[in-house]
Amino acid sequence: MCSRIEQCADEILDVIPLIMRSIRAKLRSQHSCGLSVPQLRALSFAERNRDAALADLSGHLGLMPPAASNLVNGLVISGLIKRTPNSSDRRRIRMSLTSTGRKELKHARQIAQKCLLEKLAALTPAECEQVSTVMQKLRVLF
Amino acid sequence: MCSRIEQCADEILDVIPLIMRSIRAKLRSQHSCGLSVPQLRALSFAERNRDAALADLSGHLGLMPPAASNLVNGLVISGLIKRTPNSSDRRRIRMSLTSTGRKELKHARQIAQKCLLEKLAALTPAECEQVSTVMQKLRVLF
DNA sequence: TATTGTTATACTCTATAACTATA
DNA sequence: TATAGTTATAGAGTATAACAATA
Repeated sequence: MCSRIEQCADEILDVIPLIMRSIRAKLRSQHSCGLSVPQLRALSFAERNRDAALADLSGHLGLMPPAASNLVNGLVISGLIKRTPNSSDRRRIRMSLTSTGRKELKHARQIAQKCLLEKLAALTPAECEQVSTVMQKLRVLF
Repeated sequence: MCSRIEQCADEILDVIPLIMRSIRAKLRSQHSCGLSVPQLRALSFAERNRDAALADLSGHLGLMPPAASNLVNGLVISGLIKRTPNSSDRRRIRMSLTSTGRKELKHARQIAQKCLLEKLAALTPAECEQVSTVMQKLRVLF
């Protein structure tokens, strides 16, 4: 019997969707920014990984290729991402942010951050540090 | 300048979707269990709150009433929830789990928990405790 | 033939707006 | 008139399966 770890699992199952919802709602409520969480993450990835291929994004986001393709397609249509064939292997694509994309990404990040900061402001610096530590550990696990 | 708290926000924005995806994928991959995360949460809520009204669920999940209504409707169609009008105020509904619903809930919970346990197994008891503490704090904030 | 990505199809999740039934 | 819930509509997120283009 290992109740601590099971309790921990239950708590994660309870709390994670709550936080997701909060972030999503905030992104949507700011009408100047129409980005969803996956879109925000895709832009973030494209910014950090110059001329990334679709498979890279797909792997990073944990999506099946068609889902990633749709996601990118939406961003291309919105003018936030440029998608060009890779000249050395024309099966691959290369994604890069447009200048609008960069602006929108920055804006969306600020909104998401603001939402989180409002909540986290209630924490003491030590608690905040603890949250940070835990997030880093969880990132490694997932 | 408050970089610790901002870093913390960034980490949350990065890690929370990862965990969500992991749970979702696990629930979907087990073909014996067709529940989504919101469905699992709705069943959980209905189990804990006998004869709950739609507005209660809606509030708990942070959904608009139509979204909650659809969610419940799907569960009723799947035979997991019973939805009856409240006799004292016929505008309200009363939701309760069917016996199938109880079984499915238990099963889905086990699957989700198993997914998390596999990951959390890499943590020491102290780390696990720390994760637990942080989740409890975040639950209060969100 | 194997790989990269897209299209086709089908769900669920979620919102807003308009509606129905009851109080 | 106000409240509880549903229906209508729409768009995003996600999957699997089938396909096209390139290597």
